[in-house]
Amino acid sequence: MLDPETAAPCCPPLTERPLTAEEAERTAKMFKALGDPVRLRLFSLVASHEGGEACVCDISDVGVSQPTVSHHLKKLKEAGLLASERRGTWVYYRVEPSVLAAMGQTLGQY
Amino acid sequence: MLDPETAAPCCPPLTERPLTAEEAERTAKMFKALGDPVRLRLFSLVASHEGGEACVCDISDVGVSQPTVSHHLKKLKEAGLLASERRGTWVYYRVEPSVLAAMGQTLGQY
DNA sequence: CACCTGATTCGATATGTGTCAACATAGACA
DNA sequence: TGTCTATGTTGACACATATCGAATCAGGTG
Repeated sequence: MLDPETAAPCCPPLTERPLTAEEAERTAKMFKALGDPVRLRLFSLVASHEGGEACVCDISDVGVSQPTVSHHLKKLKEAGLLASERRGTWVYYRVEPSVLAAMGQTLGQY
Repeated sequence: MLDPETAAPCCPPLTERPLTAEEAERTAKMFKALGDPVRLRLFSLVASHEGGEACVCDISDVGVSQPTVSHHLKKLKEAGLLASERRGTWVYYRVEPSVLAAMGQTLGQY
């Protein structure tokens, strides 16, 4: 999980000035989380799912075992990209809204 | 190096529909390339350098050895994020312009 | 309670990756 | 040609990570 204090307004556009070591460390975590094909598909499945959230059962069909899916979802949570909530039998994941904006800003688009 | 045919118009926004396995494979490569702090700093150093390009000598001060810098620059080239050109003694790197736009589009911003 | 299903954690393994020292290559210049 | 400087490549190593099967946990339901 990312500290909410440090998560929200991270870093300037890559084209504005060189990133400091600390900024690079933080920003790289987000890109790294999306740098795996399975995680990218899982993230896309959640992000594009109706209602903005999906339970694990909805998105488990990406060609790897269920423990592996769980492992990747955990990584996405630790990177601050997804949030999860258990409601009864199922666990629902949704996209952490501020993150896409932060990454977009890092890429220099507003 | 990325095939120019497949590099330019890659993938739809992550929020539009689930990525296919092939789309995820291609897109993940770009994110993965920026998923290392050293590479992110190198990329930012090039992207923010005056004239849009920088020679290796300008950006080598990121706390790792020169071979390691060379290794990371190669990775960024293979991911299609940077292009290089030798002019006399020095090798200049510049940002591949279409890439930031492609990644921005993937994040759902236009 | 027992049982079933969904989801996570654990343990093990194979593969990938970041790093450096040593070496190789490419231009510039004398 | 030889030498100096700037980059790139190789080989080796430690560490991280993606993956799976098995075990475990959490919530229903009977």
